[in-house]
Amino acid sequence: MAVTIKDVARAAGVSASTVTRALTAPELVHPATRDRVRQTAATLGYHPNRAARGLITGRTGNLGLLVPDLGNPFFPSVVKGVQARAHEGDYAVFLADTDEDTAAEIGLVRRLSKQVDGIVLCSPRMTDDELRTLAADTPLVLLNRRLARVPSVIPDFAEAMRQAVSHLAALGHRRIAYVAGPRVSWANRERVRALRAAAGATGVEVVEVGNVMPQFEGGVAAADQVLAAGVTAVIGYNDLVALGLLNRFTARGVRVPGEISVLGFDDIAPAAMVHPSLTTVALPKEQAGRAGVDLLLQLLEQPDRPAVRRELPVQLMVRGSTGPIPR
Amino acid sequence: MAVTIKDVARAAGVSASTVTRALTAPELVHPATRDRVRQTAATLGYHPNRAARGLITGRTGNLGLLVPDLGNPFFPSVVKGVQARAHEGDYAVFLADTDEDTAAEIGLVRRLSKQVDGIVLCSPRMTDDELRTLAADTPLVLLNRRLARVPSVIPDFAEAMRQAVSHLAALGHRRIAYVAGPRVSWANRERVRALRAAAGATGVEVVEVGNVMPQFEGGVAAADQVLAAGVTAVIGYNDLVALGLLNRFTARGVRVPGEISVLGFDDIAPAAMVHPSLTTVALPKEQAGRAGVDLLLQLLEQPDRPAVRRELPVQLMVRGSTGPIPR
DNA sequence: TTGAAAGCGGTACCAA
DNA sequence: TTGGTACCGCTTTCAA
Repeated sequence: MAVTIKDVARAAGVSASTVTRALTAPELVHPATRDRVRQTAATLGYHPNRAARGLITGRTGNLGLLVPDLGNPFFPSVVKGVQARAHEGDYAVFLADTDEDTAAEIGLVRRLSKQVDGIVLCSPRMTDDELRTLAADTPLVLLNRRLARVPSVIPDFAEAMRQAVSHLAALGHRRIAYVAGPRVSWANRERVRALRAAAGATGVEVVEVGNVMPQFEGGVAAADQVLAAGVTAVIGYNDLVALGLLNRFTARGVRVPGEISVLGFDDIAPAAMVHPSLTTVALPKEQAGRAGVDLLLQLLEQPDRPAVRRELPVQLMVRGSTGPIPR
Repeated sequence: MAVTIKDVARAAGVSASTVTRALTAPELVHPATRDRVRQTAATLGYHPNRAARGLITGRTGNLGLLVPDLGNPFFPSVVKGVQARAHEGDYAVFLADTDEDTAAEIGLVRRLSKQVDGIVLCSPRMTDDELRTLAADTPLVLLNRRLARVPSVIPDFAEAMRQAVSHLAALGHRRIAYVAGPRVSWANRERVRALRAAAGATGVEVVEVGNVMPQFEGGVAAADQVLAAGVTAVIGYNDLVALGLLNRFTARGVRVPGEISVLGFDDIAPAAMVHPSLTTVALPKEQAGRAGVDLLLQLLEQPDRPAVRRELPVQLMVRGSTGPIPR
């Protein structure tokens, strides 16, 4: 059986209340008592039961984290950031993978909400209304999704697209394709919008292909349509899609970037592992995770503060998959 | 404020005890009462607070999961398996990434143990003694690690190496390199042992290079030593290392498999994304996660049953990175 | 078949 | 500065 506060109290010859104080409000107890209690607790290997504590304080010391698909390396990076920051604040993390399933998402939030102080929702697929309903019950922070009156962390999509399109335009491309991700993805809609703006500003023509799943296979499936569209460059919804395009082009003997340039988003690890390596716009991942926890902890401290929206910087990583237009 | 059992009791005109029974032991309450209570609970959106329940039942309904590095796609796959099986059993999962840090590993187990019913330890780096100490306090299941009297799930390493070496031998390779992973990795020691056995049986000579970190960069770093060793094939500790080798070979203009064959372990997603694609021995990942939870739940049911050890099958995936010896 | 009361491991408040 | 007591939300006797 685990050692409880009573065991410590008995061993130290004090009451349970004093043990609590010695551990959580040291200034309220006599130094000698405090030291004795702490010493005893350490010897016995006492660690307070957070669940029991949470019952009365209303704080569990746990955070929830939902991601759509751990199979996409983007999300493990976010998870790492969340974990790192959470542990610094002495929080533990409940993680759930929703498998891109909206219903599962809602159920998991409900399920988790009792056991955690707040939840970081990464790239949620549910509707704005559903989100708002949940946010009314549980402290929520959104990653890669914007919603009025809910704290959120988002990459600077507009800037990301500007960098991508400017790069291609500078290489001489005038007609490019965009392989779209899931229609329910807020990030996809944002990217489309930003792309149109950036393309308009640079006089580049855009052909949309898709929608596809935000996975390698989605890119593979879209590749032939892209080739048929008569473009000299293609931007994938994310790196996985771009890697799928790259793979299919190579398999068909289409030279990259000799005949077509390929560009992705995210900068996941495999982007640097392939040959040619993938030019991509690096989105903050660990950093976004950390920022999400920051906002959540703020929200827990001051529930009534107006919701903060944090926009994080992005950076184009020029690698081997983009080059001058074929001539 | 969340709805509690009292709210339901009041709304349904019964006592809290009856609500509990209606929900957890339906046969003990009158069908009419049961239905009314359940209906009320549903309307109010009542979900029992698992922490409070755990306080009295000793069961939290939570499982812990520790992995060394979510950045290696192998582990997210395992996580998916664990989650899937856990949710089927109505358990939630606490995940922690230890960043390959032994001290963090131990601390996290201690930290988690109060909040969960049991812990799945994936590829733990700590020593046998440390493991055994923890296992005495907390129900533990090991993945990719074997330890007497502790339930464990491991891939059939011996068979994996046999398949790998036989494949290379059949292609004519007689002198191959092995790029070793971390010295503290049990899996690495097992692979070395299995490799020696398999090599001895087939008359293949093995050169060991390393140890390196089990990452892409480790493979990149080892590649030149491998070339200098005068071998015609190389087996990486895992796919990330093999991908690093592949990348560096390609960058140096060394043709794969024309001049050297490359083989990995794990079958992570990026192995199929590169060109040439990576020949690898597929280890069970989701399946291992599921099996781990199975064993843990068994252990919770029958704590005194002798520890089960489950060995899972493996399969060589022949792809583009291995071929006949150069001539 | 149901309700009252006790208690799981803590913390917070009040009184001493 | 300390101890006693009530209570967080829930389950489990025990009696009715």
